[in-house]
Amino acid sequence: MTSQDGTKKSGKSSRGRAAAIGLDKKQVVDAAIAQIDQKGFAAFSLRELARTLGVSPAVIYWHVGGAKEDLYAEISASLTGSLSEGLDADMPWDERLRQVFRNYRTLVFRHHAVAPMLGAQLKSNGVANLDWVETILSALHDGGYRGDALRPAFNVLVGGLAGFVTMELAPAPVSKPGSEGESWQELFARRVAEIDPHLYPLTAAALPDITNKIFVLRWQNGADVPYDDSYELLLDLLVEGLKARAPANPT
Amino acid sequence: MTSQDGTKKSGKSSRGRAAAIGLDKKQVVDAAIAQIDQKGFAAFSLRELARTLGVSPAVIYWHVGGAKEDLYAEISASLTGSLSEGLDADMPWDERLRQVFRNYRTLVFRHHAVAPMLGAQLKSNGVANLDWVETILSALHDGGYRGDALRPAFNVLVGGLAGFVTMELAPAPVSKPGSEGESWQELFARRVAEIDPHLYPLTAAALPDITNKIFVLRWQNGADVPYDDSYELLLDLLVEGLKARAPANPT
DNA sequence: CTTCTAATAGGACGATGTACTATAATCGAT
DNA sequence: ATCGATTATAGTACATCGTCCTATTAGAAG
Repeated sequence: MTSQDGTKKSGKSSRGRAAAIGLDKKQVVDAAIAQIDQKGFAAFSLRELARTLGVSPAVIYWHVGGAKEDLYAEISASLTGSLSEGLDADMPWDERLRQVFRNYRTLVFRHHAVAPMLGAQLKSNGVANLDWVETILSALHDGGYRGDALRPAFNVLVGGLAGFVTMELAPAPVSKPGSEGESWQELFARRVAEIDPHLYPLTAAALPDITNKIFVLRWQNGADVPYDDSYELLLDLLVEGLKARAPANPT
Repeated sequence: MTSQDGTKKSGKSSRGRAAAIGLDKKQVVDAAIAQIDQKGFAAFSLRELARTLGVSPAVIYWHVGGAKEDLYAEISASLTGSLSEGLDADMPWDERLRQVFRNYRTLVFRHHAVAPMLGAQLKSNGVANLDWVETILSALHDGGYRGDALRPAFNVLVGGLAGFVTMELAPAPVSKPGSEGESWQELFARRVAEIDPHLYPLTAAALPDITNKIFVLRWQNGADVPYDDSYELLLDLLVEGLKARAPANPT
């Protein structure tokens, strides 16, 4: 009577014959990711997803738990599931941290349209990401962080780096199709170029180096203008900083 | 015929008599902020805002440029306008940086429901934030950062710190009012408590220190469980790191 | 073949963003 | 003081959306 639970009870024994008719939860989630990749997160709609799948909207409610937010949680879980793959446990802990967070950014960039969801939405099923958490905690542990010192170190890394990526990929406004004069991008670019050197001398002087290349003065996001070296600098500052302040220096 | 432009042409001369009838753009924006503060960002709607103001929905379209996104830009501008206030230019540059970004977090926390908009939305009018940009660039300049070195330093600070706050305040899912068994918070808390020590030894061991206190394993956001010390550590790591790597050490 | 359950269709409801047109209020100039 | 132009507002209409409810079909089990 009610909808399908989170834990699929079939699945294990009679694979390939259990869900016989049509859709699978995985198919729904994958189609949703594809749709967001293509049309953008803001334009994503359950009904259009159903239309694409050639299916009634109610089907999505059946396969995914209850609502749109649950779909988001599934998407988030599906994407962040493979975050700790290809990690060599023999590497030094700081190098492991670097690799994990490089993986994170690479992964999010591969589906950059879902970035606002990953960063600005708390809900997740809290299971798929455990590999990730364990990996980070393990690296910090090897770096000498124990007990109550783990918490701020972990938060600094995840909050700072994942937050950076979230901001880097913040979506630009949708350009109105048949608008009149300027697009928003053009107007913004013009305003930046016209910054008054009297009021903002340093900003004006630095314009050639920063226009459309720093966070506040840009009209394109990281999908078009990635901040590779800035992210690398941030990563380096955090890892080296944590290394220098490690509570107990192991050997 | 068309809507009101961004630059109000009245305003200057006949203050207090110019916009005679009723609403002002400022009033609309302030009411929107109040509404978001109260009901949350996800539940914000133009129509309800109009209802609250006792006014037709079209009025909002008239006062604010064209659409919802323009309202967001106005809100963002209104909030971040006072970001560089109370800054003592005589302080050392690193201390100035600290203060600016402490201000940022304090400000966003004061209207924590708008955080997803500030972090995950690119559009802004690009004028109100110039004070902020100039302040940061100026501090970095005093720290020896010039030319092309300004860009990554600026991005590290803004992306890392503002991104942190964005993630810290990521909204939790709306709790269904008359739901059946558990709320999502309860269910998530239970799942975290039941983490398998065999699969995730470090995570399980650290649970007392990290449950609901680190980014992935929490069911409340920063409005309920703030990450003060983690933010302070991040700020310290970045500022000290930038200080140590300053291209040209002044004095 | 019958029966039970998993999956799906279809439609209804209220709400939303946005646009269009008409009307009221106000101001500036004569 | 009246008149036109401009500013501000109301009212309404449209397509779409998320969600829920009820019926109906497809498949598996007996």
